[in-house]
Amino acid sequence: MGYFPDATARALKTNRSNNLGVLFVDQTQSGLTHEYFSHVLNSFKVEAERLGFDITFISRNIGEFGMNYYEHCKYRKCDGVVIASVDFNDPAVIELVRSEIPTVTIDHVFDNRTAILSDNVQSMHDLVCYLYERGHKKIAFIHGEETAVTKKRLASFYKTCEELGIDVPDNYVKAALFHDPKSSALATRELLELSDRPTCIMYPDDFSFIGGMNEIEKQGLSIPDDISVTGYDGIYLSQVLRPKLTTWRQDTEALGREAAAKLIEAIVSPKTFIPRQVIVPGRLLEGGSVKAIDS
Amino acid sequence: MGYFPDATARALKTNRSNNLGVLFVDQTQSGLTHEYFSHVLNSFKVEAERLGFDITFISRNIGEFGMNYYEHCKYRKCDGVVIASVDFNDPAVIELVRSEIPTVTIDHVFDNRTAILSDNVQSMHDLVCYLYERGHKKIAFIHGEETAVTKKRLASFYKTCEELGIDVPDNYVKAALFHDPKSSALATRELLELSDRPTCIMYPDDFSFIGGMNEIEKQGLSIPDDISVTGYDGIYLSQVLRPKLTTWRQDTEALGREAAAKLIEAIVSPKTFIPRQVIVPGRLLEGGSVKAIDS
DNA sequence: TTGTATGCGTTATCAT
DNA sequence: ATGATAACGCATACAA
Repeated sequence: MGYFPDATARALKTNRSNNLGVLFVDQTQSGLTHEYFSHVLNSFKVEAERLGFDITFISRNIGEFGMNYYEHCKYRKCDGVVIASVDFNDPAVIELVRSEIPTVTIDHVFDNRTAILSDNVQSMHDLVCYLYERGHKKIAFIHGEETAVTKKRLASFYKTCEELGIDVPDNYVKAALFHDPKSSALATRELLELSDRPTCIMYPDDFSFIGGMNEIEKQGLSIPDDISVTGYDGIYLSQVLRPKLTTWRQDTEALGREAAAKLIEAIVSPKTFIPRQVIVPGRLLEGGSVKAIDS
Repeated sequence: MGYFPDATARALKTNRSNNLGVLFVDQTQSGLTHEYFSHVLNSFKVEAERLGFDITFISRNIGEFGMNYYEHCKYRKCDGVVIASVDFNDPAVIELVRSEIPTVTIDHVFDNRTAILSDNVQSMHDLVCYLYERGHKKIAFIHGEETAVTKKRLASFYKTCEELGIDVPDNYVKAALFHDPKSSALATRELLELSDRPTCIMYPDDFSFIGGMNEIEKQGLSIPDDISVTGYDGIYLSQVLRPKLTTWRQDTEALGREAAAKLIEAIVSPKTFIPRQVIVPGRLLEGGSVKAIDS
């Protein structure tokens, strides 16, 4: 054809924009600076572009009109949206997921919608078993906010401990926030002040662990001689610390790629597409932050 | 008005999309996972959204048609484009910059176009002076690839050394790559093998320094007792290492915000807008990676 | 097969 | 002022 394509005119005509929305917002407006999510997003972007789709960020209150997420997607005629790192209880998010726009969520399952999930059950099982094999029976767990991810990890933590005959006192389980070193520092202090101190602390993620690390150092303790620790995510940072952090590597590349592939499949084959949940395996990354102890 | 706005129809009619293009590509397809740039981009995104603009990623080869950057922008009717972390010698980039589409570049200046620049001259001056004050006179510099940024840093490095009466042997200056621990590791090894070894090594960025750190450890040397080091960027990682890395903090928040503000100003006020270069100051972040030595 | 007219949703223009 | 209408660029449906 002898003309230069114009996406707006084409979208107007066909009702297809070849544009995917990306809803990546966390509380602190730092979605993109979150290493785990920026890796997932990068992978999503690469795969989407390979399949001929552009990417637009979705947010609320764009310009003159105050729009919610769903309206913003309609405004931009997004063919589909990937949702991650948001408050999944937000009514605006739920409205979007329940709408006619295809969505894929990451790390959260909505009824009968497609979700890409990191294996939060297997991960906690493997980590706890790893600790148990090294003689740890007093294991504390600092978890993130009450999300679906946290619920799965907590359940898997308790279940695995039970299977191994490990007793978990209530005060060994502390609530903190994901990606927030401060709250993990606080929880760490409380754990260290216990009369019957744990021999190992599991953190909600590698980034949060930094808060715990600082607290542990401040108390004059050393890792792993005085206390063992594990992280979660396997971000670059975790492998650069000394000692290296023993953690769980989430396959961010696969998470993003799968999300893009499934979303686009839902868009181009709406009739044959079956919503499903894809579980992406990860693997334990052994560092030097867990000491083998005599039991 | 009684209808729901449709961006495609509006853009078709007005030739304004309220959409900004983002061209962020590095060699390794890892634009978003680059901590420095992901922070700049996040800040850009926040400011753009505040001013009512959406963001779309620009890349080549979208879908069926093979488009270059300029064509992709036209295809999406981007009102303007921010360009960073690319090969600024790429003809496709130059074509875009020379086009009628308003652009803002980060860390590179094109003739008579707007650019947002981190202060690469001041930074090297301050870092070298800091080292000099601590007795260092044998300072090696591992620099990134031959970009405008590198040229400025190199010139400032040589100039400051000259002013301070520091002699810089040619083999104290090594070429490596930005954001690439491997090449910095190699350069580090070469420096450590010199008969007249430097007392301090300056790295192209904090991330690359990790490669150097591993090499230094491998040789059984310790930082800062056996050798001092400085980084560049001031990413989170640098402040979590032990010892903390002495580095230069680039104000990513301001860089992104300024880029969005200037780009949007160029779009909404094309008649009164004057292209200019904005220099964003940074600051030295003192860590513990530089030892004071007797001279 | 090749060509031509219609309409997608919006805004701008023009007539009232 | 207010309201009807054409045009933006493309795809599609229909006519030749």
